[in-house]
Amino acid sequence: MESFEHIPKYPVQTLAKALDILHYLKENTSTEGVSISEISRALSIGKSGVHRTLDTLMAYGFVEKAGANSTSYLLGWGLFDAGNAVPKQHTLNGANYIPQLEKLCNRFSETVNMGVFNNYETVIICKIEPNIKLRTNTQVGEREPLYATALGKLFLCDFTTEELQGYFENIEISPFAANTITTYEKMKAELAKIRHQGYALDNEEYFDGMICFAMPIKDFTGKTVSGISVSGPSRRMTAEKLENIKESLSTVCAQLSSFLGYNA
Amino acid sequence: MESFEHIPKYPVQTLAKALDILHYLKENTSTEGVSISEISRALSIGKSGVHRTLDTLMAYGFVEKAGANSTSYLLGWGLFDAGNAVPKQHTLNGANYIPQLEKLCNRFSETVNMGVFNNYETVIICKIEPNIKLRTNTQVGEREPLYATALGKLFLCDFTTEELQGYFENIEISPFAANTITTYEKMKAELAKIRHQGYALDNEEYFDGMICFAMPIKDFTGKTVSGISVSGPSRRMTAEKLENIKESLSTVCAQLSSFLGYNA
DNA sequence: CGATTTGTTCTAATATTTGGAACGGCTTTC
DNA sequence: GAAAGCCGTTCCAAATATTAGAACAAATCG
Repeated sequence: MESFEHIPKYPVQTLAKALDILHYLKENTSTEGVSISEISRALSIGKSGVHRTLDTLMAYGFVEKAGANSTSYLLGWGLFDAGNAVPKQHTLNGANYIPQLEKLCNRFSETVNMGVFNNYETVIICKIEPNIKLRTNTQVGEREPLYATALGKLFLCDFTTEELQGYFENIEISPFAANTITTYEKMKAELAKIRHQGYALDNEEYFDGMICFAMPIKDFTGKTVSGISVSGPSRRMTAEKLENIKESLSTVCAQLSSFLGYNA
Repeated sequence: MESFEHIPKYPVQTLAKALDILHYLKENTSTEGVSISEISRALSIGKSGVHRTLDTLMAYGFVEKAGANSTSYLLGWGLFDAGNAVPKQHTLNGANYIPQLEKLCNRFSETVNMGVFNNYETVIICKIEPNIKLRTNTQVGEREPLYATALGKLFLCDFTTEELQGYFENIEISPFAANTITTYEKMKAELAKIRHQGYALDNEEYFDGMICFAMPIKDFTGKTVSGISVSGPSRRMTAEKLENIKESLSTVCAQLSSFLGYNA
């Protein structure tokens, strides 16, 4: 499974280290920042190297000192800035389709998500939330595993048998919720069903008590490049409601697919 | 003016080049991507180096090929992902204060922006828009010059005379709109006025026909770390409305400032 | 107050990046 | 239809930049 992830033939090791540091910083959730020594230990990079790398990243605003007199580092607003430029360069950029997504959200009073496939995960690129207290808690920019979500399973439908097998061999599987599909065999059957139905259902596979309905957006090659999902607590997601969601979603997804050159 | 921008003492040149490439890619606005040769020419980096760097960046999802068979590159969703992790690490993260900002937006039916100071520019970290056709067109993640906006002038208020002078010497000044302040002398007077008033007004200084009202959020050191602005077309921004905005904003900003430990 | 641990700086040894050249594929041009 | 040009990719040896480790002062901890 060579396409499982992109492995550069001639990696720039210095850059790779910097990106590892950036990734490590990203995992940090506090506002206190991370110290040079901690990074050095965690990634087995010499202190001086970490220091110089952070210094350079700081010059570009990709990291910042955690405070005026702090020696710890946080991700910087320059990175935020750069990240926000990404959607503008992609045809599927979410922001363009906010009206349609809002309409869906308003009609069903449930959270609407739009996600793209990237590096064998789903990246949420747009989210519209209803004004209801109880709601799903995904966030824009968040990554979700393919195997545990409705959107993700849509992307898995494009995998060949070998790719799917490779995926299950390389990924660490966690049972997020009651019905998470954790084996290759079960997923194979599930995907066959999804391909036949034309939609995917996450029936308490990612969050307990949460159901998510998703349909694919395909480009001119027929590849599923994105998808839209509607998710909510299972007691609100009745069979009738799901049927209505299916109708609405299929219209919107067909629209966007044809916009990308897809011929049904 | 040594603090004008951070210049690393021991730069990691390889990393700096990669970040330059990333920056160049960011400037691209099309969905077609940028070719290796173009980058090589624009930044005077050898083709092979650009190639290897992009390969490494691609492994981390920071860049992507523009299409299945394309040899051009775009910013990747991995960068989007990383960028969206930034606000979570900052106390001032906008997302936390959406309710307050929405209230402001609803009350005045104008765009509300929240921005932070970063690398001598303003970065918009949160934006709430009213459902009105005519509205300002800033975007989240966008950078704005300090000298031409209400939020920016708030940050300039913290500059010493030397720093302000250095700023005007190092920055390229463009007259964005009719009333853009383009000279050090005029800005000095303007800042004195702002410090006295406690708020900043952008009276058609950034976009013609647009007025923006902003107030500062300060941390425990008294430094202006962020600000909130309300902006709209000048004919809607009457004196009376501005007075009301001032009242509302001062309440919210005082709240957030005290949350950061500021004692008025 | 001593003992760690921190960030920072320096240096020499090393391993890395670098740019140029070469190759094949593709498009453009004559 | 041939040739010239430009593209991305690969390879190599020369040269440069990175590295690890030690040394230092400052801060933190017990």
